[in-house]
Amino acid sequence: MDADTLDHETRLGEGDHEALRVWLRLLTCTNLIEAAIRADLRSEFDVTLPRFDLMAQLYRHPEGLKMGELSQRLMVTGGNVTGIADQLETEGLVTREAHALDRRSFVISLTAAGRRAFAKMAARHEEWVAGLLHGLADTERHDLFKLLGRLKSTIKATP
Amino acid sequence: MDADTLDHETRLGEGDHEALRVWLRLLTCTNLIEAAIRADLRSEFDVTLPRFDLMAQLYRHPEGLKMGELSQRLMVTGGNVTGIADQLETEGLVTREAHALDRRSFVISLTAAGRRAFAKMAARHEEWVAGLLHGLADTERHDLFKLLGRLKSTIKATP
DNA sequence: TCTAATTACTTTAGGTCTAAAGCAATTGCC
DNA sequence: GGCAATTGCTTTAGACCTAAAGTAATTAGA
Repeated sequence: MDADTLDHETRLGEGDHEALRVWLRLLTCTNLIEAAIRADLRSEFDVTLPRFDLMAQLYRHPEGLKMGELSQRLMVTGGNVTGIADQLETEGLVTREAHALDRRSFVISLTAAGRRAFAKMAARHEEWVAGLLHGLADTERHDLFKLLGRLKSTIKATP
Repeated sequence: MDADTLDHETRLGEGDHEALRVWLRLLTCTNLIEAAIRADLRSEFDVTLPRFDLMAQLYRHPEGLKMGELSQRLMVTGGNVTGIADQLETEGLVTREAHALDRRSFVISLTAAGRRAFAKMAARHEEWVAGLLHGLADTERHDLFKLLGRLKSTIKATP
């Protein structure tokens, strides 16, 4: 590992638990990828990553999602989803419709314009991510995917 | 994988590139661990994760760091470091001292109170992280660490 | 049928985070 | 020596994010 670069791992000491090492390296990798994607989205589409992520979830569910469902899929609070949805609605990229059976709920979905905008960004986004991981061998990428799956399972199983 | 839980991976489609799958799972794992640590820090020490992280870097470097160095290690902008350092300084946990040679620079370090506060949190923090990864076998954890190292290298090598 | 408890979403107050501009200081080059 | 370019940190404007409170609606149980 290039000792010259500074990131979260620089705070590690010699006797630190390997779990801590894994965590800080995971966090470092996430920050690196996220920073790259944010920069690309901003320079090419003038869009923020949270908005892109919200549109991505709705694109995958053309029938729309409830705000609470969206909040869970985005792993953020309901208040945050409200704020981002407000802006996308103002821009004509999403709509909120009253829920058929529950007047407390809305169904939020992408508009036609939103779908078109997202489709363009999605193609580039996939290229960028693929490019960032291009240096990994197929087996490495697959093994990483599996191990992250194991990690996710154990985290969710932890009380 | 438990298909019932909702997170970033729910936006994946069948034909999506494996790189995208790896990225969304990486992001999901990071969000899960981060959320757990934030909750523990908040309930036990009433401290935010960014402040804890900043103190962690300074704890590792008792001689202090420059603001710009801290910014790099924390992987955030200088403006963000300024804001968090301001608060920790107000609370008497860090000090800023003029740089010996460069009047544009400061050296920021933990105070004695800051070191004591951090030492307490650090012990618990390591327990929490170790607990979250406890479900992984030693070989799994080590393999994950290695693969994340490979990932980090390839990301940094990408233009 | 009525009401307390719970749920779904929004609002509030405040923290984190960014890009870019501002200001002071340093560096490099002519 | 002088000055333009660069650097280090802060400030500004605005986006994202949270916990908790507020409001309306639903549910469960007596």
